[in-house]
Amino acid sequence: MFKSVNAKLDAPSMEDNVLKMWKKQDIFKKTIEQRMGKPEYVFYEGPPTANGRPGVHHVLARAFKDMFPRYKTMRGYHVSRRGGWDTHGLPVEIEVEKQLGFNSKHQIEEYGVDKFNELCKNSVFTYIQEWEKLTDRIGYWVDLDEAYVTYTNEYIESVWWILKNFWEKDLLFKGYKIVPYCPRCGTPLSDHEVALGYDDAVDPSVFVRMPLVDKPDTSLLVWTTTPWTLPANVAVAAHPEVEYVTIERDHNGTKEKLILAKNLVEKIFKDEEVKVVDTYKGKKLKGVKYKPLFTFMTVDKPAYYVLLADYVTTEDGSGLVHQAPAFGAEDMEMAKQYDLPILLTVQPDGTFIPEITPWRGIFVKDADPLIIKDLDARGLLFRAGTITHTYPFCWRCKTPLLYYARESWYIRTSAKKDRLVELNNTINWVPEHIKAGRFGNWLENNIDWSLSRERYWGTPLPVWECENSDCKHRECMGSVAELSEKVGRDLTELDLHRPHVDNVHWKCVDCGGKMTRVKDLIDVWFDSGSMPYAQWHYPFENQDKFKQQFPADYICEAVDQTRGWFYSLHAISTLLNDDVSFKNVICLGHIQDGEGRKMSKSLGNIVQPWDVLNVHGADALRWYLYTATPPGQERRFSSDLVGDVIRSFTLTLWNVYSFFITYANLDKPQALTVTAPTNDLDRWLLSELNVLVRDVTNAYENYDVTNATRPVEKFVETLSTWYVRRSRRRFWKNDSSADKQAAYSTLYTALVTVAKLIAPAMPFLAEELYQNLVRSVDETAPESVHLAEWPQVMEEFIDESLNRDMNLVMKLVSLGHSARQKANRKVRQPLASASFSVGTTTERKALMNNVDTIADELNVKQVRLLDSATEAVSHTVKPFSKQLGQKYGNKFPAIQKAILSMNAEVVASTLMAGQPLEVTVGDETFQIISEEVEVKTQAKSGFAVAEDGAYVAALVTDLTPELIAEGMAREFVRRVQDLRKATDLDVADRVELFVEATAGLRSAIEAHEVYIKAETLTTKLSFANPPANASVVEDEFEGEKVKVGLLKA
RNA sequence: GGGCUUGUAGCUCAGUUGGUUAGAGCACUGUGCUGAUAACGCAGGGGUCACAGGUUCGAAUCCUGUCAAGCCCA
Repeated sequence: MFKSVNAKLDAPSMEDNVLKMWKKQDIFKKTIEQRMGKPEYVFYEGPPTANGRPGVHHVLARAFKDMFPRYKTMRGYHVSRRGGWDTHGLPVEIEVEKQLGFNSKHQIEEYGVDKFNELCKNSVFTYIQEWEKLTDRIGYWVDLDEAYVTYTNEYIESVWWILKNFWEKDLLFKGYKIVPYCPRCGTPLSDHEVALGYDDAVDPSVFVRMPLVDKPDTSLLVWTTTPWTLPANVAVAAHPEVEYVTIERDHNGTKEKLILAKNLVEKIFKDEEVKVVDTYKGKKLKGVKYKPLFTFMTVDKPAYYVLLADYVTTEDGSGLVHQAPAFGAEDMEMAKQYDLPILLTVQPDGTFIPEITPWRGIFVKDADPLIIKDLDARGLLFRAGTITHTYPFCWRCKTPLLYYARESWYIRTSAKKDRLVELNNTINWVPEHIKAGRFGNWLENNIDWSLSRERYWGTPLPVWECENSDCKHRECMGSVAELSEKVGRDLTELDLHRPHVDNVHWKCVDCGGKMTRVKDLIDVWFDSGSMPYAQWHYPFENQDKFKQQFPADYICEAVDQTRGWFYSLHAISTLLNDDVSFKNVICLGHIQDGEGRKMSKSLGNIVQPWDVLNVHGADALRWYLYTATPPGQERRFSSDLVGDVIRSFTLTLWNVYSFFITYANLDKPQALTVTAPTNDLDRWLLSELNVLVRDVTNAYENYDVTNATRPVEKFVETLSTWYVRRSRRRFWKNDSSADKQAAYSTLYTALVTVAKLIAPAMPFLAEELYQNLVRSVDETAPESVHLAEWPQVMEEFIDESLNRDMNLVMKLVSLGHSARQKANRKVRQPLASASFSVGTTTERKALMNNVDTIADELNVKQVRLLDSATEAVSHTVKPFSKQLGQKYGNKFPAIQKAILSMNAEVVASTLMAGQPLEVTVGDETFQIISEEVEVKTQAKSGFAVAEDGAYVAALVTDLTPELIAEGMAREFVRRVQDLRKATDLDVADRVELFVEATAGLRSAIEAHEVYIKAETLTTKLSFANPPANASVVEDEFEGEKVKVGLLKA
């Protein structure tokens, strides 16, 4: 009836078979098709790039992505899960540059942008087969056949449409951006590239005087490590709250006054005696004018005064920061805020412009000493030295990077800041702190999105500009049709990438000049953030599809995407249609190695997913990722940690499953559905099972992965170590009683339900269990567990008090074992009685309802309550600090002391009689009730005792000859069972026994012959020398000797 | 420099609105049990709850500061 099950599980090969079955029966497609017309559950795949190999961190994200579509499918939703690939951008270009041995943009231009981009396009899917293979193997169901690809013309056209929309709303504009720039390579560097090139550098450390306009004998003392930026100086920044001083000192025989931060005086002047003539807050300096150091450039706006900025520190320098907006991001921000002029004194190749006459054409770093000399000659230099600090260099050519103002296109996201924040507040973030924290903060401090990139392989910015520098008329194209109309020919076949699109021109409507596309591409994050629209070529096609699939119910990526994809999705949908693009998001922490270090090539500690998959399988890997830590946390990862999952969870479940199959195939139980359970164990298990279904379902609904998985582990453990252990005999019984049927149907229900509950998390094991448990007996059942319905909570089965009672029973049994151990009485030796003390009346009842279970577990003849009336007991009392503390506050310590100083027996008897206890402290009297004091009962003597809190187990350990004989019979059974096992008999095989034993043991065996024969499935037991062909064991215990021979009957 | 997160046993993690004796699993040791089990039960060792202050009758928990780690930004 059921397929027989190997008790040993080979997870990888089991999973392989499941994969084959899914493929053969096209299950994934069916999970989508069979839910057609059902409510839509929308999942967006954040597109990965396939020009690199997938690693463990991709498995992490994909495992979490996979869970909810599977869950929602089982809940009856239609979940199409379209894959996607991110195909543009610098990483692709860099790979191609490496291939070609290039290290600069010049080389690309010389080589030909068309050929270069062709190579980029071809390299985009270098590793797609590895991606597909891994995706398949880990059971991530995503539609890769229909995946959207960001480099297609359709995708780009949708992106253009969005940009045009922004253009029309005046949200797309041109401005300056400070970028880390390599003057040799002639290109700005990405943050990632900058991070590659930090190194120690020795730079000038220069203090200069900037004399005040109104008081020429007083100067601002200003510090810089980049003297070459001084000709571009337009202002000086002071911190509003920092204390500044004016000091007086001797200088070449005269007195001079200098202004600087108070707590830097000592550092700068060291032993020199200076006189502080004034002290004030930085904000007093606001607007103070100074004479410019250089006047090469004319300024068209107010400049050369002190402004206030919070980022000024007094760690280094003088507390007065020189502002050159063209060469510092913070400076540029201040320039925007104060409307300062921006002096571009340096050319893209890193040399001074002609206007800087003394140093024209000189590389700025080489000009540093010359500038210092010039300042010194004019008496403006206060001090020049050097400083060693970390500074970024170009990772390709080691040239020191300049921070440099470049023209750049922006999206005016700051205009919609409030809306970005408001809409974010409607999104469910997991973990929750990201919403107001990392992401919310980022939105609160929103700055305009720097959109353009001076590169080759990406979505071109669809803005055309008149080449006539007096005209500069600009137009933004929102579709291919619009562009075609402009030029008067059909451009449908045009490749929208560079350089082809750059060759499209038309006549300027204003001046008749030539309209040419600006050279920039757009940020790849704009590509991926456009996917809700662009994946459908919206609005040019699929308007209904878009409406149906927007916004996403669920997305999931790692935490580094807060500023990446999460932001680009959110910003674009907010600006475009004033809506969120996702409702729920899980934000994953990063993966570290087994020691908690981050995985990196240089450390050589990268774990390859295949190494884990081939050994432990995908389910164990997935389960580990779900259960190890909450999703937002970093998680340690190693093959061994995944292996623990197999041992602690998978095998436990598998063994219960194989136990069920083994006996069910022997017994062929009639019905497998549960109706109204009568057996307490069954009732309890079904109660726990439905609590589990309830809790796991709630967790899934709340995107709480940890609580959707961990409780299943706990349940399976209890199922194995309590339910099955306690029920074993019910399965062994040689009949087909109703009780046995009930045991089968209960265990069956538990296993099938667990299979469904783990289906989203462990899709393979769930399928394996389901196919055998369900499909092999019911051909009408859904073809796959992933097509099955999610289990319903059957509230009528939930009985919380029953669950509490069983917990108590386990607790008392545990105490009983503990007492046994203390008395050094092994469990095979029956004892006369176990007595217990429990806390409440309900618990007393629960104990009495379960005396049989407890007696059996502890191997005692009698189970009862310790009774103060009949037993020799004593009591101790312990005031509950929580109750008393909350009630009496700071009087609690005195009350506690008073209670403890009273006679414990008196206190106990008063409280147990339900009387309030009168406690006097000083001249106050308090009425203490029984709920406020724990009363512990203890056995005085004649018992082996174990206790925990209010719970006490006391065993009578005296042995009678009858008890000893029974113990010996059990010892004997144990030997026979071992022999059966060693002889490799089947569980149901009958045997014949031949026994030689010393007198005491022999009489014990004779006395318990019926029991022994039943336990060991013995048809005939004779006291005789075993025949030659029998399996034989000899042993000695309790001073008796035995020789047993066994033959299969 | 700023923001966010984390810090509890050798390891992986729990720890409810503050309650006096801080838990579980793994690993280790001892012992017991077992015809589903690669298991399981009981016991033991192992903790200045990162550190320092503060609030409180009482702090792993609340507040302030410090340190360390990770991520993002500058």
